Amino acid sequence: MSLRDLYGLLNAQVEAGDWWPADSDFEIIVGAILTQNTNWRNVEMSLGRLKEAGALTPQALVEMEEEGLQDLIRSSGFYRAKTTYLKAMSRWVLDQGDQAPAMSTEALRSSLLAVPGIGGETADDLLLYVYQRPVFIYDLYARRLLKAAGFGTFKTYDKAKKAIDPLVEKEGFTIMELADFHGLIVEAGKKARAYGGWDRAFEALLAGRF
DNA sequence: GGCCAGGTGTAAA
DNA sequence: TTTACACATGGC
Repeated sequence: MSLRDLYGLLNAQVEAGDWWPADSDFEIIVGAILTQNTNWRNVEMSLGRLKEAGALTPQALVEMEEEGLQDLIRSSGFYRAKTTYLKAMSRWVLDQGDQAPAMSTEALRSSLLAVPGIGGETADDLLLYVYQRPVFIYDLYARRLLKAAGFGTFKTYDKAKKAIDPLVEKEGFTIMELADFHGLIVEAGKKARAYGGWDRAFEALLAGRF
């Protein structure tokens, strides 16, 4: 089983739809932070309130009172921590965002990781969906799927990345495929619960009856 | 009513 | 370097 086999199975049996819909890059950035360990439904409510308030720009977020921002994103949970993260990331966008397109993927990833609240997965979300870099996203769903498919057991994001990135490169995935792949995995992950876990879900996937 | 969602940071072992 | 824990809301 190759990663491309896995991609083919998902592509044939999962409806990804319009993955990560957003009106702007900054909306993707805000959504990526708000969705950390949080249901997307809760994030949509926050994004809606931010839009209503005209606050979906880095300038607005750095200038806003902490309490005001906390209130707008309350539905996404961890709202005090995420307020700090959003302000830090907004500051980064204002200070360094212009340089991002010219940076190497490695340098850009390091720069993002230095922002409080941006860990491996969020950095890769942004690399892929905002900065158009070819990266595979090893979120919890992806790691469970990779385990069920026999690629190995990875406790952390970085261990999965270190082990699987060489395969991603070797199999030559395009940016669009990787963006699609992540969406398919997350959609499949939501559905996997109905199967009682990824092992059973993967069986169905293999059998073509997912 | 318990579980968990499109993780990250910090501090102890 | 690994593990444990805090962070918090809302839907099923």
